[in-house]
Amino acid sequence: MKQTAARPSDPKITDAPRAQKRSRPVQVADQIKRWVVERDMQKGDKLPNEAAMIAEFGVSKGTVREAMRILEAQGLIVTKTGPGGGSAVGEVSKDRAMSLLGNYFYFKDLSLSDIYEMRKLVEPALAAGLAGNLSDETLAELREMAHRYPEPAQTAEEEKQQHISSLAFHARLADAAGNQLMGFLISFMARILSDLTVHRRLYATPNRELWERGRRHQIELVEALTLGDGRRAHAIMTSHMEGAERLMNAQEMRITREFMAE
Amino acid sequence: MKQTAARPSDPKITDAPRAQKRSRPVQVADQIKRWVVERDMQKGDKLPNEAAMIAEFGVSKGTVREAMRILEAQGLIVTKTGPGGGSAVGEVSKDRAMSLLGNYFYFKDLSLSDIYEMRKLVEPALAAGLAGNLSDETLAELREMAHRYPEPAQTAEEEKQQHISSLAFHARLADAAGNQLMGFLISFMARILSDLTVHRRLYATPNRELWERGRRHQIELVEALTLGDGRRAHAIMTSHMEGAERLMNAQEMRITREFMAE
DNA sequence: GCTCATAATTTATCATAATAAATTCAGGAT
DNA sequence: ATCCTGAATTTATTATGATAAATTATGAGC
Repeated sequence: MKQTAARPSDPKITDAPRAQKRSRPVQVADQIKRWVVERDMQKGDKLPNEAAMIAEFGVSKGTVREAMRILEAQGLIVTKTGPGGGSAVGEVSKDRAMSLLGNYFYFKDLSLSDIYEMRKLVEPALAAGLAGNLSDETLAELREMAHRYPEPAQTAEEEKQQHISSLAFHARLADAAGNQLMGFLISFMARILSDLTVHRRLYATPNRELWERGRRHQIELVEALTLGDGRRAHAIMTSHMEGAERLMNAQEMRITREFMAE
Repeated sequence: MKQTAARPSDPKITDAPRAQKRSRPVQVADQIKRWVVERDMQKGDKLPNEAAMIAEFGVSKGTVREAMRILEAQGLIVTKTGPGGGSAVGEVSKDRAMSLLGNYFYFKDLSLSDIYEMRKLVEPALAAGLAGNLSDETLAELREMAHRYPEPAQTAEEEKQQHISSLAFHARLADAAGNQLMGFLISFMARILSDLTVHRRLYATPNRELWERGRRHQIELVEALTLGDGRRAHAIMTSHMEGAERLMNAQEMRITREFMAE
């Protein structure tokens, strides 16, 4: 039965009362989405090839291609050439999702304090929830990350590396979260902060004390996580976030206005 | 000077070391994005028309169209026909952003408890931050929303309407947030919960007491917000979230596995 | 000055053909 | 038998041109 297909003649009637002027590629893309949902298709499952879709939907090649690009841009399909190729369902990757969400905030100029308000709320909760629930491998990994860079940075470039490394620590923690929503949010914030450009004030010396405290926090945090001390993990993370925020403010950092590279 | 343009001959060299096998439409789309950033283009600003882009990038019409579809799918441009038409930069709408992010979680089957863990953390913080900072209009609007539906629902359909209405209350609150990131997150969660299908257990009677408490919470919350009592707003919202979670669990709700209709 | 038909402009869709990329598979060398 | 090479095949990719649809601008008529 299908869905009476998208007859080129009157697509409005076929397509519910809503949406009068959606382009055909969009209609085709939507229909494919519905198709995927109805059949409960999973990550690798293959869609009909180009020729089959042209026949199925009764549209031209160009229209089908545009539809595929739409789905591809959203990260929902991947396409390959060659025998056995064609389009297949693909999970939206975290990177892709972050990039697409980043496009939204591009126009919203998010402030650092917005991000830190959020981090101070969520990161401690994550840490508390993770205490006692991490595998030995993960803990070892975190311990290694925390111990990297035993000395404060000498150059701006070095400082940026340390900054990114520190954020990678948080992203790693986020990946271990049972709560996918929380994990994504934290990774996203880490990503935004990683894209920052360091703008140290000329007269400001690198704040060695703040840096040292931050490093110590990470080490103590891993300890608390290992021991399963949720309350302590929460407290350390709270303190850590406050320190990180001060460090950023001291260096007058600004959020880079750019689209995230997928 | 432009960027030496994407010469059809060797796009790899022009396009940095990374990315060897990105399709031409994707390359064109990326270049347009860069263009927008470099020129700091704003919401209504117009892009060159199809013909100009064909000339500019030295690619075919089909390639340009596919590139436009990619950008359109991401919500970055809007396109119109006719004189004065063409493509223009367009802010990514909140709905679009939610829909795109929803695609990511489609494959992740988020649980209700994940969402409520997050809500319990963030919604009270939002409420506290909003206390005393809302305009009279917004407060009036919220008050109206809180007073709608003075009686418990009789039918499942009615109940669903009340559920959605209640979530709209939270979304409205989120819109008023100074923190865009927090506002988006809360709207997003409300959206997911709105898409739920009500699955009441057959033997379960609608829990009148829980419903009544929820309604009272909203009214008291608006009061606290009006008076600027942040601590009280925080407390009420915490309690409200706990109640809402219990209500959902009591009705055995499940998250609908579908793509959000943007 | 207003209305309405018409023209001009721009994207949207379609159709067709040629090109490029990836995979499979047959055949030959070792 | 196994490994390599290269042709055949499948599939997407790019290109071109023609026609349709939508929108705005123009101007004639009143």
